[in-house]
Amino acid sequence: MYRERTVTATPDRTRIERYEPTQIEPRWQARWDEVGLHDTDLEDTSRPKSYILTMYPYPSGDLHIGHWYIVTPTDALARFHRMHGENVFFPIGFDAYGLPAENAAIRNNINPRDWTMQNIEHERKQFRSMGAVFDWRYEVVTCEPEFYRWNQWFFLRLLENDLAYRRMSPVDWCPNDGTLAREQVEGVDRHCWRCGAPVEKRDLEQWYLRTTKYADELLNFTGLDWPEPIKVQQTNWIGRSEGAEIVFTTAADDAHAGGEELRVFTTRPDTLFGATFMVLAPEHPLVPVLTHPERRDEVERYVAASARRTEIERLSTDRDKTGVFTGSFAVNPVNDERIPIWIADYVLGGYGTGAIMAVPAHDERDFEFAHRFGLAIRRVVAAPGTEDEPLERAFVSHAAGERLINSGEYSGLPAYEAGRAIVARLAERGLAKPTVTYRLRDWLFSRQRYWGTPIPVIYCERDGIVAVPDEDLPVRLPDTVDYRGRGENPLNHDETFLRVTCPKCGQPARRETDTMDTFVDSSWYWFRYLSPHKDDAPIDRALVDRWTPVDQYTGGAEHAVMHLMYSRFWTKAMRDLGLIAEDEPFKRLFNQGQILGADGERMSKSRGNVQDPDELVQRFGADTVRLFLMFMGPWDQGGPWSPSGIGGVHRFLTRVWTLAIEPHGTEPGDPESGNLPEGEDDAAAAAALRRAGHKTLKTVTAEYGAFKFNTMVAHLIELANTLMRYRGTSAAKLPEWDETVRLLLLMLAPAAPHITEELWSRRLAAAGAEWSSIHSEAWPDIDEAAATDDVREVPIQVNGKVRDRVTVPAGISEIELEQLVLARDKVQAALGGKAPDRVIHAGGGRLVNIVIR
RNA sequence: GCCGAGGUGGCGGAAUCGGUAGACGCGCUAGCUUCAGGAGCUAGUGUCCGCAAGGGCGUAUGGGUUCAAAUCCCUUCCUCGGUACCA
Repeated sequence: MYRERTVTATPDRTRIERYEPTQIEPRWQARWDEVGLHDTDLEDTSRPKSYILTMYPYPSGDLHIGHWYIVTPTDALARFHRMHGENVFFPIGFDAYGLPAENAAIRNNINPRDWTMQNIEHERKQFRSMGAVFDWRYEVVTCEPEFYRWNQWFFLRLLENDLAYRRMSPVDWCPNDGTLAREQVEGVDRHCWRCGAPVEKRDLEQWYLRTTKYADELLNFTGLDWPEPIKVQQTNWIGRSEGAEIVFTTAADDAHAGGEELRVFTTRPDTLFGATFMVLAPEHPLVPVLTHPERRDEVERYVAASARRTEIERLSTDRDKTGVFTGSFAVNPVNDERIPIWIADYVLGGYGTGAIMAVPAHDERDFEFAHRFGLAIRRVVAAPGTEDEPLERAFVSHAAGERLINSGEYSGLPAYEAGRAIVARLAERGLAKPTVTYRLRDWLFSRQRYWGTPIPVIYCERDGIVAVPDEDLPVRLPDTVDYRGRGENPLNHDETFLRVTCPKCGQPARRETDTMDTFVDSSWYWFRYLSPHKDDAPIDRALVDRWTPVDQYTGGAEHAVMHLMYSRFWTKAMRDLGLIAEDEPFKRLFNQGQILGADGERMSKSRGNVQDPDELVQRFGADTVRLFLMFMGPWDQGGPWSPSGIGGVHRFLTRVWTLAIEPHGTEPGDPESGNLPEGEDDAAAAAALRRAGHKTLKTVTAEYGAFKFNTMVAHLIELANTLMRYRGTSAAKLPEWDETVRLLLLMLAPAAPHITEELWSRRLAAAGAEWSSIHSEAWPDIDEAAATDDVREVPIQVNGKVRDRVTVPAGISEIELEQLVLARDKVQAALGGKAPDRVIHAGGGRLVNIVIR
């Protein structure tokens, strides 16, 4: 069908058909759709499966170049796997719930759903222009009832299994965005991750998911090929620490009877004799009880102030510790000593027991506090001989060789051993137990927002919290909403939504108006891709068993502790619900870098630093844009956007075009064009072409596998340049030329799918063969023999400096090489008449270094 | 402060199981070519001295190990990301 367009061999460049990507690309995209080239048959078990996943986008309106940067190399990878005979599934969808839709809706008085769906439609078109192998039949859109009903279904299962619960708790509250997860509060000044407003505290009844139940399991990354920094971040986030809980008792005084238990968590039970005071978090429940009447005013003032401690000045209070004495005392269980009880905001209510024993001699924070308020400091751990040295700061070490002092019967014991002994002894009296504590908190799951999945519960005056029965799912989010001004959840005013009858007693009841955190959607969406329209279950067990876990996941590192941890939690919970067999969602993870605006800031419409890919596609074609994004630099690095250099990549594709279309043309601008290189005949040229082709194939194959797309493109450019050198010469008529061009097209196909398909179709047509897609071709086999050089250049160093180079046959022996090297004039000159002291043959003959004194 | 990543030409970057520093591309310079296009081709391009041949110096900084260091070890400085008193 293209034969008549093929221009016959002629040295006249003017007749060469130009490379016109804007004509070629849409035509092939339509053709691929027509023949179903990108359809994945999930039931096909004749080939090994490969599930390749990239983080689905939030439909904010426009895909910017950053989206292309994420998707393009992943698409190339999917195609690379496909060419290796794997049954590749590479789906896409939209993370459609979220605040920007709601904010846009409030501002422009339109429905969040309309806003979202319009954006999705636009972004679908943009994705299609990229030529990615997405199978759109498996698209998932999370704001559709067919998806979110299963969020509700999962929630009910979690509720039944005590993995979801409701609790009154102080939550981080943003005046614009409502409740925030702990992870959504950023920075020292505690601002909202989305709008940047200062975050306050509020007490609300909230839904939680019990992520902490899986804390230990989440620390285990066995079998996961994930970047080390992500594993480190998750490990730190979970923050497991081993220690002991120790029970102190409050002492009686003139104002109260005492005898309350005061539990503390410590990782240093060996320092128990050094506890000279206690500190409670301001929100600790015993604070009102323990506050002595004479100190009530001061304590209440402090508690109130720390509840407000979200203001900017907290930055400065970070430096200087604050606190107040309650007037009460506690008794140290190990020595019955009476020590004062203070409250201070450096002790956190939400961690451990919300109370600590303060050991200023061996804890920096306690030391600082004791110093500030003139409290006692007693050293109880020291290396032998240093017992009497004054402490200028806390001595936190407890290395081997250091022993307890001032610790009664335990004095003299090694610190670690003593700690265990103390806990064991107290445990006999029920006053201590070994304990593990985590920084990880349960997942605050509810949001006081409209645009999310409704939480499927009902509040009944008689029956309390009642789950919506499965058969009543989905609880639909009403389409028409009335915002009445600003951010407050409009569901609170929607009578038709609110009013229900209790499923248990049939009496009037009220619906939950909180919706789910939108991270719920991304916690299991890759399961749903396999059966997006299944209406009797969230997943298709057989397909899930066959296709998951995901073989390769790609996405940004900013999701290290949110999405990537919730997904692991969800997978484990699903396993425990008996829904799936596996433990982990993503076998292999790669974090690509982030493309910033030219100003080095995050790309955003409001900053006006967004690069629109459509514009570039219009000018250079999708293939050029794809290739340029891969060529820019290492994929995990990202960086500020700059289009300078895109012309070079476009030039490369134009050369590929010229090579394939017009192999016998010559360059009028180059007097050497059309002649073989000096001293080469056809046989030598043929060998050189094969060598270049197969060497490149070997390198490029490895580079695809290692995500080194930038050097992969560089090597393809190099090969094209080599071919260019032989264009118009007698070598271009040889079968080796043809084979090398073929290799170039096949290697380039995953990265630049349109131009390669076009040129491939012309080759087939020229050969009188029927069309079949280049993307259905097998990845070529490497001819190792052809890829090997028969000569090599050896640099010769004298005392580590390169003084000469010599070209030798590949199989030369060290003795021969050494003789040859020493006979060189330049080498003799560099030796200056001295005899070599040593001659080093390095790297299997890659280099010779002659050492003289 | 702590955790993580990183510092290489005018620019993006290559080379890191120690072994030719600067692949490939951009930009720049010169030449060629011309259905003057946002074209194409060839050559040059780390830096200093030199007409050249050739040589000196060079991978943030200072030291060390080695025949040999961008690469390994130690010091200091800087940039980016994460985190914020977690007992």
